[in-house]
Amino acid sequence: MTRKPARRVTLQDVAKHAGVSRATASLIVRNSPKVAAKTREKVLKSIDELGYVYDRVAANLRSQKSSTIGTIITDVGNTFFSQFLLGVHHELEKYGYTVLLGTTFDSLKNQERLISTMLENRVGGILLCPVSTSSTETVDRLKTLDIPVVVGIRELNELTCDFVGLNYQAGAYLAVNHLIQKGHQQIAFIGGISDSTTWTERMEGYRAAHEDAGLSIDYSLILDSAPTREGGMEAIQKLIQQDRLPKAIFCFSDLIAFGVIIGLRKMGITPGKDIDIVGFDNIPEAEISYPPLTTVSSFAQKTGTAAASLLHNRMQHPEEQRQRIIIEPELIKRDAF
Amino acid sequence: MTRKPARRVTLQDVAKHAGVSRATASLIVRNSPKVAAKTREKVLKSIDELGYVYDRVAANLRSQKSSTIGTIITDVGNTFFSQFLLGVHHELEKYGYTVLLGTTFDSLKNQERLISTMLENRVGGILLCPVSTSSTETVDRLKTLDIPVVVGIRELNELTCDFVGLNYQAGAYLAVNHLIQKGHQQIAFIGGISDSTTWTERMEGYRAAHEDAGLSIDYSLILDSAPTREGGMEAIQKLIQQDRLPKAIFCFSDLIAFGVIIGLRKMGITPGKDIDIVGFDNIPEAEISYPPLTTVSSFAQKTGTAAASLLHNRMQHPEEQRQRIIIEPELIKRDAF
DNA sequence: TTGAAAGCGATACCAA
DNA sequence: TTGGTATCGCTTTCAA
Repeated sequence: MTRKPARRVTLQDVAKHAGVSRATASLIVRNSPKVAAKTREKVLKSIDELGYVYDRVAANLRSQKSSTIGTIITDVGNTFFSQFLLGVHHELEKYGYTVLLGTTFDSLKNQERLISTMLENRVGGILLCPVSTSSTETVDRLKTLDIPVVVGIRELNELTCDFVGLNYQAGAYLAVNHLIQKGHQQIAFIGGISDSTTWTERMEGYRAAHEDAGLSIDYSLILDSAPTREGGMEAIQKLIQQDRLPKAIFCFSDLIAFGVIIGLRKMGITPGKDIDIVGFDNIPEAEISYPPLTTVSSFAQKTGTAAASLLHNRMQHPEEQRQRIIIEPELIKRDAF
Repeated sequence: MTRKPARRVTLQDVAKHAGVSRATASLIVRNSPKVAAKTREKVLKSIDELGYVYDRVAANLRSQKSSTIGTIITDVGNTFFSQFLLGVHHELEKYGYTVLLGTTFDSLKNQERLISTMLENRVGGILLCPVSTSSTETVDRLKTLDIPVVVGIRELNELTCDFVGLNYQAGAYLAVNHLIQKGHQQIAFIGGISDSTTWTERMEGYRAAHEDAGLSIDYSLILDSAPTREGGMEAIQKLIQQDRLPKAIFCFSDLIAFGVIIGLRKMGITPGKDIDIVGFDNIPEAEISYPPLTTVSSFAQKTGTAAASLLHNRMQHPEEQRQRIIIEPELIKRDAF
């Protein structure tokens, strides 16, 4: 896991080559104004000639600073998270941070390991999208850490730190209400891990939409699953086998919706014609899928940008009051071609 | 861009607390076997009580090693690259490396800056997916670097280092030949940056397929573009405006294909019915798009895994002969629903 | 098996 | 403005 490169050209070498002291050379690489133009030029020339590469690691060690940010997400292969990451990158780049990336694949063990890795690597801050099974231990650990942390997407109970997330309840309400307005009275809720807050909040929106419309909920139409396409496919097949398939389905995420679409098709049912489906997230695929997927936009990229910006802000002002940014979702209606 | 955290608990503190020397404590955190079980236990207890966090950065500085890998890709928002990154992550994780991520957005300036950043951060190796305009300067710079580099996806002329890529020519041949077999004689080639090797190689496959079928090429049907959905959309609209739209289109990438599909639809043309389209990459979206996209699989994730594995190998054996891994593509036929 | 001292490559601080 | 010296937190080397 490690490797020994050849000897680096050090600032010492540069200083010697230019005939100045190490301290002076250091000032120059840091763009300090208090150094004579002539000296600077001399040193810059030496840097160039020797092919000197600044050692940020050594500098950070000495100055007790950090220019890297640990970003922990669930899965780069999931478009929602890659869009989120895109936003994070765009924002952090502005401030000159470098991103150390970790992916948990929704495993608590991986999450704990990654947090350790980030700390061992002296990151200046952590952007954490917690796994669905995050325990209070994770929370306690983060609490005792003296490092800025911003939690994204999934909130951790009892953890009072900055948070950026989505109003899942409002999103679910929009989606389910849309189906109700289309005349549906029986609406399934498919997918997602039911003991995560991202699920319970959607459930609350699902419930509220039913209540406001004076409809009762058929709990046999609510099936959770792994938050993947495969999970969605399996869940819908179970529903079909039990012969309880309704005419409308609200899916936990677009990914789940695609699984549902594939599952339906496998069973000879035509999604979009026989059945109305609404997703959640508005990942780019939703725009070109068939049938075109009506969904709730969770603005993944924007969420990433907000989270990164919040982290940066927290790093500058550790004492400011914690913030909680909730992005409001939007219903994206897509009609059949 | 930096921040000063509170004082860290050091190995020194641990040693003092446990009543041993720093050196002994160091041996223990590195799992050295040559330390008495009793001493180890004592120290581990102190570590726990003090909440000690290993400082990998300081350790790497001292031992002249590195446990991070710089990964430079074009765009996380592009599914091809996020799949590639997924493969890279899966593989590097096995060996305990941490990934420092950089995205160029296909800008040479960003690429140069990111390479510098990676070097300044003492990465143990670099995985570079070069931008399309990579100059010989980039090549020269990499050559003089005494650090393992694996180039991915797009090969750099004159650079003799490990490379992992795809047989674009064979892929393009598969795609174009498929269209020819379906009876088309006029096939457009849309999208991509025409002075990149990834384009010229596809062009070569396009040409070869025509030649083998005894067809001549209509060069007015070849339009390059930015390698994005927007690029594809603009290119196809140009073709339509010039009234030169053929019945078959080979697209540089799936992303381009989706742009083309959207562009066609905007102009009132129904892709899949009026026109045959073939993409390139087989990104996950292709499976659920409408019309279902026939495409050439470039096995993005597998390519990432291979690249990461090659880099690891190179770091272990710097003197081994360079390798060139070319993944063979596959035609994925998808029929209309 | 353990400990003392030097050093990785930079910055901080103070004196000149 | 420049230079000398201590130091960041760890590993290495050598002696005990």
